[in-house]
Amino acid sequence: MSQTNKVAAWSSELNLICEMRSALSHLNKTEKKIAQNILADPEAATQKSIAVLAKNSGVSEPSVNRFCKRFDTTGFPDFKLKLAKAAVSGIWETVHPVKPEDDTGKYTTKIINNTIANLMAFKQSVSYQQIQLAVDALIRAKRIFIVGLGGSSATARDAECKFFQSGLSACYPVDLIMQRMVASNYAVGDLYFLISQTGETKEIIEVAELAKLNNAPIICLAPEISRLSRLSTLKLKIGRVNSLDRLSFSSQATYQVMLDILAAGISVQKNTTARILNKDCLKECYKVI
Amino acid sequence: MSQTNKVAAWSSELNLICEMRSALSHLNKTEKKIAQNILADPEAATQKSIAVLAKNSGVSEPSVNRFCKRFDTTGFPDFKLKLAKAAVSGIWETVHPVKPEDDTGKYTTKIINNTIANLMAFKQSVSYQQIQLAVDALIRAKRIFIVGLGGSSATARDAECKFFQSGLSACYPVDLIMQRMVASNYAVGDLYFLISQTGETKEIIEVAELAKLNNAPIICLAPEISRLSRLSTLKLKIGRVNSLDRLSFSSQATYQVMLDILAAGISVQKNTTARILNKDCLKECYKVI
DNA sequence: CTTGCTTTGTAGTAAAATTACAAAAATTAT
DNA sequence: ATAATTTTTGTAATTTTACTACAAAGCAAG
Repeated sequence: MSQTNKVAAWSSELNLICEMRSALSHLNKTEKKIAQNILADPEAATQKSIAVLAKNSGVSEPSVNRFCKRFDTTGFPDFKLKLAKAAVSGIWETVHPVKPEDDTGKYTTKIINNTIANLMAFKQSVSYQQIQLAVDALIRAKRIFIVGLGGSSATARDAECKFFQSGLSACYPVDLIMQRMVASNYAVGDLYFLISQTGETKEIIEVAELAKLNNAPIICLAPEISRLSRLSTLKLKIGRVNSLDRLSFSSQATYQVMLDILAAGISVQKNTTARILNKDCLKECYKVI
Repeated sequence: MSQTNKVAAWSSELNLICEMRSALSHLNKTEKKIAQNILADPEAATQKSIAVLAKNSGVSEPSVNRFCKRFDTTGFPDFKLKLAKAAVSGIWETVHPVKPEDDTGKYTTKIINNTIANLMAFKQSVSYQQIQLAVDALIRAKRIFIVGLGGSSATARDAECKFFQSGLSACYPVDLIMQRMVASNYAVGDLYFLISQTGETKEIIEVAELAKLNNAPIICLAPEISRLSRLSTLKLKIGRVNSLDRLSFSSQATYQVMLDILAAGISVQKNTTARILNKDCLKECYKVI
């Protein structure tokens, strides 16, 4: 019983096939037999009865039934239903990285699927509270300075456009000297929005440190565990499905979606009743977590 | 019996929900009751037993069973399975506009879902051949000039980074005068890569026209039906689910994924046997379609 | 109005899934 | 090492669910 509850904790809103795969290592002998049998051909499994599936897996029917219930389903039919849903999207294939021998169709679908999978993981891991706080802070800021280097420079530019379109005063200084200037000349009401895929690039850390000297509020779009993240006031973390090589997919699309969300939040909030922020909210917003 | 066969002809590999909807007018009284009951909430229908569904629809159980079989299914459970699949893809078809009264959680999930929907549509509509041709052209080009304005400037910058990382000579001239200069000083081996969300912006059309004067190859990333598209040698069209307001989602993420795909294609192709392009392929690549 | 055809429902049947319980395996304590 | 306890797995019975055969009702044509 205790085990059952513990196992149930794996389940979530994520794709059932992904769940099964990630749970695979935690499963015992009987459960593993069932899981492998299903994963070998999920589509086919949806057509089988519990008796057939049990026989194929070399276990008893109730074992299959118990297996299903551990994955947050009411029973075998419900499990099959969720399995069918998961199988239809074809997203579980994402684990396969792009290989040199892939043809155009292969790598194209792989990259799209990887990106979708990443977005789904993002949907799961995203913190509404953080977004809310970021939106509040962005709206409240008199000036927003955005910095992103290398691959993130495009994202930074994108942020500038989107924030600007939402009616905010956003600026993305292009060169490094300007970035440093901006960071060291903090004035009350300024907000720094720093973007990095690694969160470890020397130059952006420098910018963050300069801003920090003035106790300036910093929002970062970076991996949760990184130096940049540690230096920031508010962290917009982005979960990743799997660490794949750069070829197989880029996390930038997810970053961009985060910017879309912030832009939407800003517009929504500005158009509705002008939210009056109380001190506690602001303190929460600007405090180093 | 004859009726049964005739009705069976409606069925196809298409979405079951679409089938039901289009069949609605051809259905008789009892069938219509069932169909309407299911269509009212397909997702919910997948959770019901045949008894519940029959009762809710005000018909008998065998009627429901017969109804299912008319839609090319082996019976009720199979029908539910296919319905569940259809309902999943249904999520992708229906885009959810962001509304002013949405709270953080609502607009966040909506935007992510919309973006996923767009990517799914993209996956279906994407032409591998076009990608192949684009990759070939990009690899072959001596210099690649990328132009994007406004919201697409970030995408242009992204393209510059990605192509460069793949070992190509890519350049994104930032200001308009530079862009015009670049476009009018075409040399053999140059390639123009133009990005626009609308495909109608005056300034980018101008760039395209300047390039066209020199018979320069132009790849565009723009809506299929647009002036820019018409001026281009090779069109990388991106399908959209639905035209939504700017707030609800941006198509930029999809554009970025397209760039990821091209970058992957370039890397894959360069690392494997150096593909020797024959004249026909090039002609195909550069000819105005 | 009646004959033949189609459609719908009732009742019984078959199949599938679930539960209760007992046997087996594994773990812990003595 | 072995007995006791816990956990896991399977057997058998029960319940639920779906399906089939057949009969009744509705409808159209003669």
